[in-house]
Amino acid sequence: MVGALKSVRSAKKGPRARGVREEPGVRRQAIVEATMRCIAEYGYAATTIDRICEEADISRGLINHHFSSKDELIAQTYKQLAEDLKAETRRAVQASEGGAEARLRAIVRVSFQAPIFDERTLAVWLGFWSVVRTSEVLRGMHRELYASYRRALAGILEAMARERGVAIDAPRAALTLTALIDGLWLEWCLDPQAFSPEAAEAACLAVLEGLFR
Amino acid sequence: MVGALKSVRSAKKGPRARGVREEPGVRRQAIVEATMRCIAEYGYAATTIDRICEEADISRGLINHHFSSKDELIAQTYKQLAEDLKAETRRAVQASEGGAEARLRAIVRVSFQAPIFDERTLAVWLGFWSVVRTSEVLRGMHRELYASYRRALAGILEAMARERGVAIDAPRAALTLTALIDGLWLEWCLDPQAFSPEAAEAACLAVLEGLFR
DNA sequence: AAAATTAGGTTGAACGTTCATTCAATAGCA
DNA sequence: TGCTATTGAATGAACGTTCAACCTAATTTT
Repeated sequence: MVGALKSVRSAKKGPRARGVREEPGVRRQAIVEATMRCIAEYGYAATTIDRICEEADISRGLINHHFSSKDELIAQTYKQLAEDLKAETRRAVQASEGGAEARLRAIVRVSFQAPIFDERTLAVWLGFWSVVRTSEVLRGMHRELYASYRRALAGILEAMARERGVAIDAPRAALTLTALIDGLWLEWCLDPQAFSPEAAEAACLAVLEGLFR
Repeated sequence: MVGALKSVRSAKKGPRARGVREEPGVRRQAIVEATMRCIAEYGYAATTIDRICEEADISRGLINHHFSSKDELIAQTYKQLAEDLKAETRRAVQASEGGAEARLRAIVRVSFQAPIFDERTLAVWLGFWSVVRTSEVLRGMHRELYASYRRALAGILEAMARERGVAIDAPRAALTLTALIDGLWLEWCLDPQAFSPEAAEAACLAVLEGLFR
């Protein structure tokens, strides 16, 4: 869950439990979430194994017990965040009532509201962008994610055009919307005082409206 | 110059000249450009002092003679690239003939043409984004750059609105355009096969047109 | 004009630190 | 008695930085 990013630094220190059986995968999940918090807090470059261990309150050796390497942990973390964002968006779409236009408006709304439109969440997402270019694995996941996102968006845009009885270039419109959202995420993350979430959403909705005229 | 990024790996190896007097600052410039090439080629994380030295064909110690630290070198490199992008855009605007609309179209055009819209150039720019969040110095430069860019854009948008005799929300329109351009840079850089430069420019021009209706 | 001196660019080995990874040892659960 | 989770010290590689020594051009002295 993206919400788990909300800085829940564990307070209790001291000796840790050894050999305690937990639900399978919960430790993995905890490590992944600690990794996200580290990237959000210190940036990607300063996200070391030591820091992740401290954040997750585990010993150094445990990470390589649950993950074959740091690269794999990073890849899993990216995958998790991508799935979180996708799930959050899907949830918003399914909760919307009305036609294609309502679904599109729901997508725009969820993109500029917590937990997605949150400085820490976007910082992690942004931190991964520069790594996507150099990591084979991450690049593959990224392309698949964005391709499917644009495809889904184009489908809804096409449906909205039918609703309104106008013709649009759906692929181009989908490209426009994804780029605009990414750009607003980026710029707000790098300077949250430059504009408000409301302004970002309004700008996005204005462009959406402009696409159908 | 941004164009210097075009991978001009020096071929000649062997012993290097010692103590040769050169124009002041040319070595600094060469190191900065080598840094850009490294970020473009290997990514920000893999841009080490050793690699920069190899790329610039100098010894390891020389960097700390021209720059007080790696951080300063990185900051200088960011500054250089930011100035290059700004200068390239300004050039395009000044070369344009006509009114505010022509100037805006020139800005859009130059944003999606070489040397700016180039995989290596954008990779460096993208590589810096995640660092901007964690470096005090870079963050300051970034905010100043984007604030002035949006301000200038809003001015031209206002002028174009006057030309057409319509009223627009110029600050919001400027925010929209910068975010859209950044988003298209980002997405094309991470997946150049997702869409063509022409499609990106067309999408941007369509949004520009939509802002005035 | 020749020689000596100064100044600053350049080198590469050395240093201390930090990093990811490995592994023998340990603890609890089945 | 296994089996798996967990620890923490050890390892070696890679990192940024420092520094004494070197080299050449420019400047000053003789």
